[in-house]
Amino acid sequence: MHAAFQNDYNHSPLIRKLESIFSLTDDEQQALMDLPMQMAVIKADQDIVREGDRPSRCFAILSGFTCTYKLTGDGKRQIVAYGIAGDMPDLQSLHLKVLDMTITTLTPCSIGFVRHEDLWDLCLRQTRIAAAFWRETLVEGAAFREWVLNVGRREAYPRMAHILCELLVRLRAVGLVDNHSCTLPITQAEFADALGITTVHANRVLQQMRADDLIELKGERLHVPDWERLKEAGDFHPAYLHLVQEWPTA
Amino acid sequence: MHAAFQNDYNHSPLIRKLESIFSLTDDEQQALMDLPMQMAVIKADQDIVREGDRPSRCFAILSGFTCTYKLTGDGKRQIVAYGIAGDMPDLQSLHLKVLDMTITTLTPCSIGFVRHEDLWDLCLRQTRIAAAFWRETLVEGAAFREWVLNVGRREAYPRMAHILCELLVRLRAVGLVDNHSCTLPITQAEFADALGITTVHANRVLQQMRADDLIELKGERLHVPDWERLKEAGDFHPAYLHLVQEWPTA
DNA sequence: CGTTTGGTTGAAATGTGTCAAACTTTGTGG
DNA sequence: CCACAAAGTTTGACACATTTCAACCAAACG
Repeated sequence: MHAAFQNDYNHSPLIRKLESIFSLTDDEQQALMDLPMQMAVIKADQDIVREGDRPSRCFAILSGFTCTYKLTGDGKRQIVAYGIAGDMPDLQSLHLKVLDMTITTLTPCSIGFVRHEDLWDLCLRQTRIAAAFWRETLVEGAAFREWVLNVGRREAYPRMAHILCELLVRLRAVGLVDNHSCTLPITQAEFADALGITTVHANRVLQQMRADDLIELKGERLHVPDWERLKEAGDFHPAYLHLVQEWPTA
Repeated sequence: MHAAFQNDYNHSPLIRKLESIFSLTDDEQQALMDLPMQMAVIKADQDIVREGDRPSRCFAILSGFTCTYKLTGDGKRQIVAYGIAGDMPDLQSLHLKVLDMTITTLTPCSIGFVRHEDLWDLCLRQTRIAAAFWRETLVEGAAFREWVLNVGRREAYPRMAHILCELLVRLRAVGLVDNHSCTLPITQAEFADALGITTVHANRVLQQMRADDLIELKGERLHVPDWERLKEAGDFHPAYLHLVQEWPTA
């Protein structure tokens, strides 16, 4: 495998993401391809960046799952976002010097690091790409708002259903869902931390959802027999994800 | 009062906000002053923009309080942010066509509307201002993350203390706090909706906080006799607000 | 094949919700 | 400026969702 193809392959999750917003010109595509990116493979359960860090670079997730979390003073963890292929969960560090959250790998991840200076350079040269990056951080923000609602105003059961819906829609958008099934390498403890409940309760809710034939979840494999029912159970309306194309009803 | 002064007065909360991040050049100041802004005074309890809207303009809060909220399918409300002077709570509409939240006035507000086209124009001409706006939306996002943590992992009492701390620090940053006191025109029901609890419980928590001499709260007036104790009760660390200057310890 | 990690279970404790009523303050029109 | 309505706050008793703690089981793994 020669360098050019390698390069193309590694930048593709980013390019695919931006393409889903608007069509890139040849110029823009080239600018993205030329963006210096340092590749790394990171094992599971490793912090990529930590709260308090002052990063000099951002990263894109090329494959694998991450989570972004914060801790209370007494050590309780709240996951505030999951990261999947194509995401740039710390894009904010381009503007905010000190990180206010920690990002960890949930699975082995392939990561592309981009230096801030190179990213700034790209943004100044390619205004539409800068706008697209800005937009990305806004979509992230919209998801945070929905999570506040989810954690604040929904009971554990619909809360779990909602987060499963979000994951499915986002995974589908990057081609990681087949026939309403996907790989979900997230433990019950990790779900609990995302929902603001205990592991025990997360377990009970999942069992109930299985009993209700809402999901089939075994190990890392999730299958959704009836998408409409799951959406309804989770009070899920994907508008907040600001995807161009929604999940097809058929 | 002639037009120029009027103009100056109305733009000043915005300019002050940007100045708190970096010093504006004369050119940048002028560009901001020239930004066409349509002023409006809006009564209390009026929606400024609604979920589902496709705004053609953004707005800045020049004075007054707003809240941003979302509803569940069965009508439960979750406030996800408060807006105060200098904030631009729907800046995101510049990039995201359909609004995913509603913004309401809590008090009479004076609002400055700016058309998207004029804002785009400004951003393309003044790159540093565009960056500052982008940064603003990122700080907002950081606050959402903290709210997820607050609602997900803190009990009602520290949760309330935390939100009071946030409001105090932000109000102080725009000069609305005197001697650890401020006007807080937020009802207990509105606090409840921001904390994900019921009005009854919000009331009980506030009473407990008064009994603990953590706050003096009567009508719209809040006084904090011991800032350090309140911060500790709320597990509050203002780093996530990404202000340049923090609350002085003295 | 033992050890670790993740999942499951039960019983008791508790934070918060619910409901319904009364009280207080604020605003307003007569 | 009073009277009344509306909005906001406070109270009590009870219900319930979720936590806590502690143990056990199952699967993954070196």
